[in-house]
Order: sequence, then C-alpha cells, then structure tokens
Amino acid sequence: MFSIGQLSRRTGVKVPTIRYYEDRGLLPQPERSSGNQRRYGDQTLKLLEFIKHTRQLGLPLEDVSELISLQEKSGPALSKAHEIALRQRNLLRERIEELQKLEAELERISNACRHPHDDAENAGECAVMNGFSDHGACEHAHKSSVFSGNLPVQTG
Amino acid sequence: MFSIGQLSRRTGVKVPTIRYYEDRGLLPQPERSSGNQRRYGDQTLKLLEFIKHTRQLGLPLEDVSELISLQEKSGPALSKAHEIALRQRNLLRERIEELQKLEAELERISNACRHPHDDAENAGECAVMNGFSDHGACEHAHKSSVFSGNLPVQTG
DNA sequence: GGTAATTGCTCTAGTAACTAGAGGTTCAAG
DNA sequence: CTTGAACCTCTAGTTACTAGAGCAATTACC
Repeated sequence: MFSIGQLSRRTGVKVPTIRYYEDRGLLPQPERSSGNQRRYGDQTLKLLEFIKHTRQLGLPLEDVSELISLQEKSGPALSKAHEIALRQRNLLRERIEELQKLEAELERISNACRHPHDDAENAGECAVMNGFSDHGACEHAHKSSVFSGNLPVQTG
Repeated sequence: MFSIGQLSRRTGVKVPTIRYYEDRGLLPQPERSSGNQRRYGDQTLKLLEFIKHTRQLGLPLEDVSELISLQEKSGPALSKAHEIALRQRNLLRERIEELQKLEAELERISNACRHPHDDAENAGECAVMNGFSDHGACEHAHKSSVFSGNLPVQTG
C-alpha cells in the first residue's frame, strides 16, 4: 500500500494525471487511509504502467479504456485489441510520411535564406518569408488534414 | 468584396475558424456590410492562405502571429523567421524519428497475434494485449515526452 | 509529544486550436 | 415579398492534461 506520490514516482505519471485517470474511469477508485488519502497496491501500479505505455504509443484514452475492459475477456473480443494496434500503426505510418514531406519543405524554406540578415541591402527579399507564403512551390505534399486526427498530444 | 462563406470556400478554412483567427488577432477586423456582415478583399484572402500554409507546416498560432508581424519588417528581424523555420524543421526531424520507433513497436505488437481470434482455444494468450502491457520488450524507443510539444493538432 | 515541512485532498479554471450549438438577423433568389 | 440559406454574437464543449487556491493529513525531527 503506497501513496499517490509514490505511485507517481514509480511510474513517472504525474499526481494530477493519476487523479484525472481515476476521474475518467481508467483507474479504479482506490482504497483510502483513515485520513481519506489514496492508497494503492501493485495491481494499480501495473495498470497505470499499461496506460502509460499505450499513451506513449499514441492511443487516445478512449482506446486505452477499451483495451482495459478487453483485458478480462478472451476469444473474439481480442480481435478488437488487434484492430486497435493495427489502426494505430497505420495512423503512424501515414503521419510519418506526411511529416517527412513537410520536413523537406521546411528544409527548402530555411535553406532558401542564405544572405546575412543584417545586410540591409537585400534583406527585404528574404526567401524564408516567401517560402512560408508560397504554398504552390511545394509539390502539394500536404492536405488540409495533415495535423488533424487521433495522435493525441501529451502535454508535459 | 466577398463574404466569410466565400472566403471559407476559397481557402478551405472553416467559417468559425476564420472568426477565431480574427479574435486571436491573426486576421484584421474586416469591413462590414450595412447589415454588419464581414466583407473581405484579396489581401485578407492572401493572409489567410499564408496562415493556412504555416499551420499545415505545424507552426503554432503564436509563431504564425510572429511571422505575420515580421512580414512588414526587413533586415535583422528576418533572422527570426529563419530561426522559426529551422526550429520547426528540427522539431519535425525529432518527431519523425520517434514515430518511426513507435511504428516498429506497434508492428511487432500487432504481428504477435497470429492465431484466429474466434478460436477460443488459445485466444486468452493473445500477444497483442501482452505487447501493450510489456514496455520492457521495446528497446526504450520512447521516452515520456514522445507526444509532447509544439506540433499542434489541428482538429478537423 | 510538539511542530514544521511535505504531501495530500477537492474544486475550479486554464491550455491549444478549434467545433458545435442556441437564438436571432441579414441577404439573395424567386 | 417571402423563404431559406448564410450570417451574427455568445457560450460551452472537445482532449489530455496542468496549475492554483485553500485546507487537511502525514512524516520527520528534536
């Protein structure tokens, strides 16, 4: 039995985040000390590590939730887990391709500016600004939905 | 002079998003019709396309804002634009590497499950769930901050 | 056993970059 | 002149947290 701070230190998940997961129903309501403080056992530790790992893989909490409820089941239910893994992998694959195109474009943009910036002579024509403006110059590497979607951003 | 709906159709930026950009100060307050409806000219169209492009490159609105205010300037101020481009490129580079590692791990996880799922015999041992659980099996490809950071998620 | 520092509690509000909806007004077509 | 689409403002919701207020409990040390 350990406190929320200890659980946090052992897993690397921040204290408010643990409470947030509890709110969201991903973690069960833990036992409490006589003074109403949360007390955890090894089971919750393992569960939290599972959550952490799946989050690092980019799964949204909704999917994580589903995986948790799938953990007790067996048989056909598990194909759902497989599907989640596959879907996430394909998502990553697409995302990587798009990011690579964007990277190439940014490289082009930042390489375009070669003259010294404090040289007032031709600074007004700095190609970086033009590069940002000029969508036509990129080979339509990106569509409108490049950054949209299901890869959650974990802040902190 | 065209309406917000037309501006939206021409740029592919949604109407509420245009209003949001105006609120945030990225777009200037436009002229209004006699009935208080927004009326835009080609200048705003170009500016909105600029914003759209930089957003697709993953720049946060704060940086976009800065680039806009930089557009009138010249000389040393432009090195800031260059810096923004470079920073974003490096960010993308790191992100791509991390995502590639994650993809490899997800591939390993989803390939681990080879047996038919409706075969109740051994379904209980489906390796997908184990894969999600087992962080140790991945070569520490990802740290805690894999998905954190400055690559904004554009929802929609 | 007393006291101070640390950790914990709940609750609210804030973050990015929008999206969705309520409830009402204006515009363009027929 | 009427209808329906598009527009207006404003508020609240989204995801996955983070930060802070104001207070209670626990732990460390003497």
